[in-house]
Amino acid sequence: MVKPSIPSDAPITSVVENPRRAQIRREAARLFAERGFLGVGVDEIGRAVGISGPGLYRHFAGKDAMLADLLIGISERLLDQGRRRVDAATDPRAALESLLQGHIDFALDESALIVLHDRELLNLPDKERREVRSLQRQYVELWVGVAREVFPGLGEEARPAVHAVFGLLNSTPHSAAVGPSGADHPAGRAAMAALLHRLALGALGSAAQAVPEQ
Amino acid sequence: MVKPSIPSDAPITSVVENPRRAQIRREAARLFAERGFLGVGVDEIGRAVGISGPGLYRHFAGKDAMLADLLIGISERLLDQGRRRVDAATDPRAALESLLQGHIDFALDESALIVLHDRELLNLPDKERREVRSLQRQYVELWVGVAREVFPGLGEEARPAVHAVFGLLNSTPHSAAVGPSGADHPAGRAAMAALLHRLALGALGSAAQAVPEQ
DNA sequence: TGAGCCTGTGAACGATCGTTAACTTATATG
DNA sequence: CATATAAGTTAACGATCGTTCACAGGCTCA
Repeated sequence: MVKPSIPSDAPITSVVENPRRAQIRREAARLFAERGFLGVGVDEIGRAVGISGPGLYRHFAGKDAMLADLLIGISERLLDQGRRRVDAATDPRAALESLLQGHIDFALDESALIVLHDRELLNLPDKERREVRSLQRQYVELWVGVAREVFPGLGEEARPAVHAVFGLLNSTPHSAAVGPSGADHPAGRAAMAALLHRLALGALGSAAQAVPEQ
Repeated sequence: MVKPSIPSDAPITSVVENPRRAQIRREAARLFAERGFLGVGVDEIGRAVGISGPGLYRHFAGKDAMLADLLIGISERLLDQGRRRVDAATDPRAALESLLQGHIDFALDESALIVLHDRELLNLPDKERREVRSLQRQYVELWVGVAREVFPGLGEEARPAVHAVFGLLNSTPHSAAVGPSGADHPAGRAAMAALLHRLALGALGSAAQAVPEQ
């Protein structure tokens, strides 16, 4: 007996990942990022992976399930790697640097997912949206804790400052690249990563400056 | 004879603005920001302004025309006020401060339009999308010129840095507010504006620092 | 008063979309 | 070899959506 493949369950639970599922994920992410979740039909996603529209239902429970899979996946990956990086760091400053590098790598290498991550949340069913929001909140709190250690001057402003830094880092997809051949080119990518690193650190440092009484 | 009101033309050309059009614009912006352009039906927009769905076609040529009106309007307002501020400034530093204040006011007071501004561009017809892109590019170049004057250390990185600062400033809608009662409260608003101001200046200043040879 | 818009209505249209159903083929298992 | 399942296909469904149409009341102006 072969193991069943009811698409309703087993989103990421299977130990060895179905290559077709991965392919659908990749193409769906690209299409959703290009034209929006509601702007892409299932027939088009199917065509992108070489099958018909209804054929997708052998791998996902529905179109919503594809989006949920993408958004939950990226939120989990961000939080997991963030926690691992903070745990591995020897001091708060190193933790912040590592968080920055991890997030920048994400923004540069998986720009489609970064776009979806804060643009398509409203197209999720309630249950999945709550789950993604919870993961995002934990990720923000991870950053806020580290930022407060590195910049003791940060008070109530830590959380909105971290949000703003996310906006800065996630702006990469909309941004023109720096360097010789764009963000895809190795040199351009490295220059963009270094620039984002400096921008974010500079912003957080300035946020920590004391502000006169109002 | 009363002046004709064919909705196909005369989007903003009339000297005195039709109050119904303004009402539709306001509610459509709110709904589009909440659930996305494709996630809102014309019947719902009509209900929000107290008329029926097809009744909207007496004021706009179609749903696309509503979005185009909103996006072109905000792009023009940003560019116009930016140019006026730069012209009125006595030195580059004052110009940058004024640009910052203007953009921050926009982000805080018209968060719905800011959201649409970089989320719904892909839902515009080609002609209008090109127009908005052109206005956005001119606005970016205005900032890039001022930023380069204030921070002579900025080279090629000026443009992506400005893009990143826009991402930072425009993140306000997704962000938790700072201060006693949220971004709507006067004190919370002022604190948020001051924080965004410091964050943006800090980021640009750090971008201008020389980076070691790679 | 009467003619002509302006602004609204409800009904109906064609198109598109997500999803389901019925069926086919290939593969791996007992 | 027989059989169950995985993974496709096409056709068809119900719903929704943007838009158009025919019509009606109210306001302005000659």
